[in-house]
Amino acid sequence: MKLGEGVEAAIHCAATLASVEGNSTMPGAALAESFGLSPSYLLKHLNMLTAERILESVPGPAGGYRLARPAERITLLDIVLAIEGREPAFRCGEIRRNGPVKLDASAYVKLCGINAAMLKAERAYRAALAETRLSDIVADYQAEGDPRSIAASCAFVARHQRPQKSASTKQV
Amino acid sequence: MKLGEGVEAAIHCAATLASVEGNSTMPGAALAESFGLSPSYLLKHLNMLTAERILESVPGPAGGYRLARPAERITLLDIVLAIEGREPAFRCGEIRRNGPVKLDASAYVKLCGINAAMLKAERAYRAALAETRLSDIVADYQAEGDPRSIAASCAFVARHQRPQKSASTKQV
DNA sequence: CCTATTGCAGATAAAAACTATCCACGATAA
DNA sequence: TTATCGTGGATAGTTTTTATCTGCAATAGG
Ligand code: FES
Ligand code: FES
Repeated sequence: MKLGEGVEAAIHCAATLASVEGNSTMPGAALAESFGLSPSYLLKHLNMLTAERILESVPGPAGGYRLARPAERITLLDIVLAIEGREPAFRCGEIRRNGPVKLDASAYVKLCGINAAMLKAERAYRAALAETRLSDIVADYQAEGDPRSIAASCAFVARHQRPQKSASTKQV
Repeated sequence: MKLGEGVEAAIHCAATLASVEGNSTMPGAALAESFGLSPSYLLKHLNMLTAERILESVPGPAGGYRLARPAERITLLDIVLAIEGREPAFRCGEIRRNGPVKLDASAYVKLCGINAAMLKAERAYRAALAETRLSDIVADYQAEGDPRSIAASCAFVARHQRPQKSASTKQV
């Protein structure tokens, strides 16, 4: 059981984007630099977030990424599922049917108890992720993070965020 | 996030072994046949269970595997950790330190909030697995499984289990 | 219109993990 | 003594993950 390291990158990027003002954007290259990641590869992950309507992208110079909705309505589960896919970690191969004794398919209508138990555990996992919002992560960091780190983050965001002229003129 | 398919095999095998009587054993080849699995590869997984003291192995003819302790004291978490390893699924690479702004190590004494949230979710996952015992799986199967399937399983166990002469003469 | 910047899609490939097989060995029941 | 079984290591095929590169479309600014 392993999560790709793209998950860590995606959540950190989303948290960073939560700090940009209004409808401004931040280029993917800046996000990659912010965490010392490979720009080319990070774009793959940002793209998955865009495909799942967690981020929005703006092309052209002065373009980049921003959150598609307020950080209060983005959970860690949203991000993890966008990156890792929606399929459960435990995938039942129905090996109970593969034995030497061949039974009719009607003997397997009920879900295998092992499968059920594993899926139940996974529901607990997802529930825990679903109750943590991106805004909680950011608020916690602002409240308890190291002051030097916070200052550096704010400076980085201020330096790389780019205001958009068109669009909805979201309130700050 | 994905679990190896060995987990499904390992739990099914453990559940089968929970049905052998007393201190009898069942050969790995029989377990592999019981689920249509590759014998060579299944042995690798059974070995991991043995290494974690979940199974016991008996060499020689009439040898095989049996549970190392009663099914009431084996949880799904025990088996999953034995197969997948004890490390958490989310492994923080401390990418927060890799940005262009270099800060002293003292700025990172506090656990990253993202890491904390992911680990909390994983604790929920493990807790759910820990509260399901192997005996629960077996009892549920005996109570609600398809009668034909149960009969086939019992016949298979009866045909392949092998009584041991020495050892503790556990009560049935 | 022209150019520079940015996101996007696809091909490609290196690296790691997972799956699977085989064989030589030691243990042991019969 | 022999046949059966688990153990450990070596090996290899397959899949997944990670990473890079290229060409293309969109667009702000001049
Ligand atoms: S057959 Fe897949 S978990 Fe039982
Ligand atoms: S640095 Fe690893 S989760 Fe934040």
